[in-house]
Amino acid sequence: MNQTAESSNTIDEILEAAAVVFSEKGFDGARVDELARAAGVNKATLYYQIGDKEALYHAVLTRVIKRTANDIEQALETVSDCELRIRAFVEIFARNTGNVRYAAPIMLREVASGGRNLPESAVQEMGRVLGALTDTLQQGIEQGLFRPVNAFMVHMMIVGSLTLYSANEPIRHRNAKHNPEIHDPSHFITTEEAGREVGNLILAAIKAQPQETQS
Amino acid sequence: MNQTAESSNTIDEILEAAAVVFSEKGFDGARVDELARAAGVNKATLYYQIGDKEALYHAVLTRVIKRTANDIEQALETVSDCELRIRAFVEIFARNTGNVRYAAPIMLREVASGGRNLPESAVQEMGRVLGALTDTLQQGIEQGLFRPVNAFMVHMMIVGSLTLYSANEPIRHRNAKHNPEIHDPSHFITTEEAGREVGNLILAAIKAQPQETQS
Amino acid sequence: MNQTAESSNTIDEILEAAAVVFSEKGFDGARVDELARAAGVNKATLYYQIGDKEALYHAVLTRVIKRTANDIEQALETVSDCELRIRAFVEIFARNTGNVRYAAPIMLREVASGGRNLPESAVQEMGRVLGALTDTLQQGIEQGLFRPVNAFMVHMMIVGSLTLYSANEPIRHRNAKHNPEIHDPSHFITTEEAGREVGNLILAAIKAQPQETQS
Amino acid sequence: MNQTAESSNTIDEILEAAAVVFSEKGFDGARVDELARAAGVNKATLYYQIGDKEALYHAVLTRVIKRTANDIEQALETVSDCELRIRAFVEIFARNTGNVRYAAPIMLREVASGGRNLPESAVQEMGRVLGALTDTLQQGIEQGLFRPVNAFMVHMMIVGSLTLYSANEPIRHRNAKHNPEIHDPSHFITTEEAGREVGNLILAAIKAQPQETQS
DNA sequence: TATGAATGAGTGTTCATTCAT
DNA sequence: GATGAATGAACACTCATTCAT
Repeated sequence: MNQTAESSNTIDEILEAAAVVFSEKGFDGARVDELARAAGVNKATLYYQIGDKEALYHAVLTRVIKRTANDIEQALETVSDCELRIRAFVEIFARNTGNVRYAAPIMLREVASGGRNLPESAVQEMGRVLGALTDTLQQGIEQGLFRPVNAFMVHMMIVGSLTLYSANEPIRHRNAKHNPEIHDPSHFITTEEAGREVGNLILAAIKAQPQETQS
Repeated sequence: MNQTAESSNTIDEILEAAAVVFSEKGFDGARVDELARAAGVNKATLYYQIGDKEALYHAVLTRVIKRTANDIEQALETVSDCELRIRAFVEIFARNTGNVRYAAPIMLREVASGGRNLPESAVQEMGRVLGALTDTLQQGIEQGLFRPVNAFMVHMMIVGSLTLYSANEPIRHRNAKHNPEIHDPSHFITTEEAGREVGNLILAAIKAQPQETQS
Repeated sequence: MNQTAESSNTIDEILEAAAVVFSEKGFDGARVDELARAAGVNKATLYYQIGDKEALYHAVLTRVIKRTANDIEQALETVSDCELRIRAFVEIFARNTGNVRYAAPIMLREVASGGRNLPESAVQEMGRVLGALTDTLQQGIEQGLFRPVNAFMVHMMIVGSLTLYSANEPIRHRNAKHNPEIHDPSHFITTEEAGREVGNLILAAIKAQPQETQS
Repeated sequence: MNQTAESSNTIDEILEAAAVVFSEKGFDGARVDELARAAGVNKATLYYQIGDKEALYHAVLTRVIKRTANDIEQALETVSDCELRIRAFVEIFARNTGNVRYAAPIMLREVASGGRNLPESAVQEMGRVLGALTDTLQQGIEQGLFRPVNAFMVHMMIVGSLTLYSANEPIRHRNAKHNPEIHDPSHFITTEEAGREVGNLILAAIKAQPQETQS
């Protein structure tokens, strides 16, 4: 009966498993055998259901990006205050990046490769995310709440710091293991906590100084 | 006679060429044939001179990181003012990332892979970079110049934003070509200019508000 | 009700479609998917109805050979004059080869493969065809109408020339397209017309010279 | 020293071995592993020296055709009498087909496939063979030695009969083994002897009747 | 009877590495 | 020291066949 639900579930499981493998090994490092094994299906089934390695990667990539874009857009829908919108943006992005373990590595590799495998649709999706932030910043500037800042650079700071922090995790832990004497707890907050830090820093950076009126 | 100089020169040329290829294709995507061709040497010569693919990659990676660490340490040597030190840090990092085209993609991929190929020596090198920033921030905080901030997160914001911005370039240009109607010049500043923006934003974020007359 | 008629019809359609595919691609070049698609049935249905690829090929091959053998035997039944029998033989063979497009390629490939897939029954069938010609020639020789010739070689000449000519068609047309300046209309007669030419040549070759008695 | 001679020898050995395998199995039936094993080289070496399966097949095909064309042209160079030229043509073709075991199956399969893999150069080569015969026939007709015949059909008869006879061999032997009671020695002459038979038959078919005292 | 889905066993091709010179 | 040639071990992908429904 629920053939559709069932099979889209199968495909979804394949994509979920593939996302993990691709995030760990990258496109070229991932083996199709491994992708199939991780998904618990026969290699030929993978080809039958989705197509070749590239098609699988495209599907994974699009899915990751679309999910983040959707979450952010949805979260911002009900918030109108500019500062809260910024906080919401950073919070959702951080939560997504923290929870969906594979998102950050996949995105970093994709950027590193010059977006070689980035389908146009995915770029559009990313544009939605950027647009949400840019619009909010613009609005805040017009309302005199924010200083005039380069919105794109603010975007880079939020996305770059949180993606890097999240993907960094294995290196940080390895480092802590090798150099336990210099263990710094601030290196081991969750990505969500990191999001709050970043949110605070970004707002401190962009908020107009109220004291300007103090004479 | 100057055999040594000559061959170290050759080795340097090989590493430089290999860095470009690795940055474009990643470790798994790069082909040894291609690496040899790019370096203008026979494949077997490459093995004779440097060793296998992994050894070549390690050499490239260490070289990239060491160069950045050296440049930053050197630049900070003569600066003592905390704010100027922050500016110098960001500026040097941005200049390096902007000029050495292959640095950002290589670092992003390395982080994405969980530092799988990061030799301990390289991690130490990165620690030096982080240490330089952390110390400066700590000092500024103690001097009442900076608010108490999470130094590691500030580091992530600087490094993340600039690395991402630099590596982003091909995607930004592709996007501009496909959607010329929404061309935004702020997406196309140089990495050095981006560094200044980031420097300003970071300082705005961390500087203590002098007028807050804490009584 | 007419289940049998219907399914034998279906099987016949499958065999007809498969013959075309096999003639174009050969046994190893044909894909079961393609054979099923060409027949308009599901792949699993094909297995259910006929069996595996080899069984399908056997069925196709036997059918092709049997048809030719039947046609020739039937045509010769009512002809007793030796010369006319030779003409009938060539004519029927040419007509069959010309009309049943897939016959020639299938036979050529089968011969080329050393008859690897030729079932004994099919060989017997071919023996009937050869026998019909051989008997006629023998009879003609005994009647002083034909010179004593190697019957098998005459058979090769008839079958070889017409099969080759028919299967040749795509090459001839391609050649004509690439070298239109040397277009020779004698390369583009129908296989039936070719049969008449071959019939004339063969008879000229084997007929006893009546003038031997002149002197 | 004789690097060239040596390596062209290696390639030649590969081509010779591949010709045998392709003639037995056809393009699709031949396995690259098998081709390499037959040539006594590693599979990767085969790719290094020649290229992929298709390139190998092209090389084999061109070589086979060129050899026959060369032999025939060379043999006809010194013969001017029309009848002798016809005999020479048939004899050389038969000898080639008989000695070079793989030639006939390869050609039959190629024709069967519609010349799908026949490079233009090979078609030209075949044109030379056909041209040699056609010119001789035309000349003989003009000299009143031959009846006006369809030269292309004569060509088909010669080439078709001998190719078929040669490729037929396994089937004939198998048949003889299964039906020893009807063993006919005329089925087991050499291809060269078959060539003489065909030569006689063809000449008998095309020679003008001298006694027809055309007044 | 019919079929979408699944799969074990290949299949052509590539690759990092080594060797002979 | 340098290089054309060689190769074992993968690798992405396909195919004939079967299975569950």
